[in-house]
Amino acid sequence: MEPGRARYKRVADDLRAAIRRGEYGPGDRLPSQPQLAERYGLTQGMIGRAMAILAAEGLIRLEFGRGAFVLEAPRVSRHRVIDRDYVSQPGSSSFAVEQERGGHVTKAPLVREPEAVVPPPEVAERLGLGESELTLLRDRRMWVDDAPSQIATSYIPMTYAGGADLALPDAGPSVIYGRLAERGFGPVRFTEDIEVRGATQDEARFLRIASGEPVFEIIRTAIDAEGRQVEVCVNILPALRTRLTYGWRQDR
Amino acid sequence: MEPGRARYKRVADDLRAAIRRGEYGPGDRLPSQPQLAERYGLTQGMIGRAMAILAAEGLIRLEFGRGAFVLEAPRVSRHRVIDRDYVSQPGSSSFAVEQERGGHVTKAPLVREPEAVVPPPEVAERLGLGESELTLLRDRRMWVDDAPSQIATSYIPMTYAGGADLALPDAGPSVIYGRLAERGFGPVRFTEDIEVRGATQDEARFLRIASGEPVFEIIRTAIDAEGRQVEVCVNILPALRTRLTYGWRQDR
DNA sequence: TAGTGGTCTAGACCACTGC
DNA sequence: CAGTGGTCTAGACCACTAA
Repeated sequence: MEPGRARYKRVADDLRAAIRRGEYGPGDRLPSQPQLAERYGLTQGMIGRAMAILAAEGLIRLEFGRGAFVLEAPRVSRHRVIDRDYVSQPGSSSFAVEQERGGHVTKAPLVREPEAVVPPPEVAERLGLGESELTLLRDRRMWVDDAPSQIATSYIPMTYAGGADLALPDAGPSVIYGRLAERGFGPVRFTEDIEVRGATQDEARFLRIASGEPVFEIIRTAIDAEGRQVEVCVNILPALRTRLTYGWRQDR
Repeated sequence: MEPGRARYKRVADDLRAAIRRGEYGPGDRLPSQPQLAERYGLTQGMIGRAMAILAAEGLIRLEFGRGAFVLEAPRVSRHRVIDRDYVSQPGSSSFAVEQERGGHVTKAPLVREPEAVVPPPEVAERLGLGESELTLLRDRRMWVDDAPSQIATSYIPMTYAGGADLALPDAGPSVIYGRLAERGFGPVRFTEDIEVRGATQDEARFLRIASGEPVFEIIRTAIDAEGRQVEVCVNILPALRTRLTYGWRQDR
């Protein structure tokens, strides 16, 4: 073990290596904190700190009164197949479709009624809106097989949102995009910006992860044929349990 | 402050909110741990724990003997513009090109001479190789403006690697792909799988982040016109300091 | 040197689980 | 009930920074 490094960190390194070596497999229980305290010559508190590190990395789950368990961490995939040979319709690569292909059941109820709001700055900037310009907000919490999967918040400038029919409770992205297309604002170009940050308390509660655990914040901007930004959608997903996939062709 | 929650976590929540409110701006120094200990009625050790949480989330940087500073965290962008109107050559959307466009200087020296190795399982699987089949490994550590930016490890099955000219020290992806194309293995289809996990000690040392801090692990698979997987490249980037961008067209 | 963050102990108590 | 993880203290000492 590397000297000069804090002892509780070396314990974390040691346990991490043991898990990666397969010494403890998925689902296995690690020795209790008092046991490890004796083995490493540290107090229980310091062992607890070491295990908190591994929990933050998504390697183990600490269960109150039960023990520390190695996670199998089956990652949920989220695909964007960006290939004209594969997809022909804007909505067909959506999350729900991708998930249902694998026999999963999804639901995405609206958290509250769609309403007109001033969007946060990073959204307003992408929509090319000035301060205090309004957008139609659609806030959805999405589930797969009764497990929370992601938070999706969509912003559409009121100019393009028009009538109230975009405010339908069950409309997914494909429906929304279809409605926009009917009005001549059909999106044809997309940009996704992906960042990672710590989860807020609210996000953590819904996604059933620890507050501060890394989440993906994916901001998708939809642009129509005239170059107008017609929608921005912010997706929050648990980063340690998600695999994002992007595929594309690039002929000479 | 929410009751029932650990007090040091509530301190972290409180400070996080203050930073997000702008009460402490980028570059500002937070009060010292003894000062905060008195304010919140906790010991210095507990305040230190609270601050470690914020540091792990990438909100502040703890500097030994100096203090705790709010990070501006300018994210480095990494673009994949997947749009035939934008890119015409496979290599032109590469990381180095994208960075140099902004007046930045990049270098990507080989860590060691290219050599034949048995790839790790997640790579072998993507290449469709059996156990103990060999690949040419190219291991590079990349820099932008004298700051470490990413680790890139490329695997090419020996069948496609052929002669030793792929082992040139300075060859970037565009050169590599060009060589493959000359032999009839030019990649035309790409898949990128994106996951987030804690940094290993080795990765953390090079990227100058804390061990266990979240990193992107991006695995790109390059496929030629015949559907052969000709290369897999594993990229490691600091997730809290990086923005990934993907863009594409999707006409009806 | 004084002030900062970082580590560690010995011991305490709590809340939760499962027998 | 015993065993588990989680929190917290009071105090100590260390390593580093800046004046």
